[in-house]
Amino acid sequence: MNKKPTEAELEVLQILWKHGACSVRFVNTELSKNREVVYTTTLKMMQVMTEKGFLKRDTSNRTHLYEAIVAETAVKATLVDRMVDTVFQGSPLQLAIQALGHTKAEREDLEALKEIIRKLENQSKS
Amino acid sequence: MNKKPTEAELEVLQILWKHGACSVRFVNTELSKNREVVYTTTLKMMQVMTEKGFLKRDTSNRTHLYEAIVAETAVKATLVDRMVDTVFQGSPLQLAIQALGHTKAEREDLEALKEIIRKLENQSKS
DNA sequence: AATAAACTACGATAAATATCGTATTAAACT
DNA sequence: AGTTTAATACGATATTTATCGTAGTTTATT
Repeated sequence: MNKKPTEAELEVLQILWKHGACSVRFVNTELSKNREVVYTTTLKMMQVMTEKGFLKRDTSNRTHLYEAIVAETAVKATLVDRMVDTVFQGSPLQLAIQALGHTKAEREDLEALKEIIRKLENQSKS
Repeated sequence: MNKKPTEAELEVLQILWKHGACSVRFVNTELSKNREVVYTTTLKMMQVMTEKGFLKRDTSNRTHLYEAIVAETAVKATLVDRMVDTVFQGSPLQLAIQALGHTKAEREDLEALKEIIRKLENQSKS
């Protein structure tokens, strides 16, 4: 993926990742649960996001349907990589440690994390 | 801390955190190692950052010295919290897992991480 | 048919950020 | 003393992002 989405664009992407293809109306309603947004603002943003290559749209019906064409995992990886570079001098572990600093954990997540650590330790032994 | 620094401002902060009080010239030279920046651009940015309350400056000498007055730990925590909220639905562990997905680890970092996990597991037992 | 409702298109503007050029002043050098 | 060097001040502009209003068009309602 080329460019990273802005924070507002990310909000739109999250909705599309969660619900699949959506109308502008639907996305706008979802956004409005958090903050006040005028319909045409959402519309314009989604049009711009389509130009940028984040979304595709189906114009076969009067109500256009938009869908994310950037993968959730890819976008998140890009954002995290960027933060690792700009904030943590290239150390993902420093970011992980920071993130886990003040948190309460859930069991499944902890297991996943331990599995990752096991793999990392095997790498560093080689 | 009130506002989060922009990415360009973060670059300046990193330099000041690392080196303590610096002249504009020094910061500009450091920045120029990565990308092309005109001196007055750096100057202006540091002046703006001072207005925003990120930096303080000592004008007692001709060459002003700027120093960060926001703590590195606080800024990084803010940025990470924000990413956790906007990208990982409030789950720091998901961010940690994402960050560690494709990385090579260093021994000390891994030990620190395991220590954190030990603490988290004790929490979740209670 | 006339009116209202819901949609897209698109330009205008605001707001925040980033960049740079010019003017001015102080220091250092010859 | 005169000239070059190096610094700050500050306005102007570009760029990106976000927001909104108006116009036009299609569909639904009465």
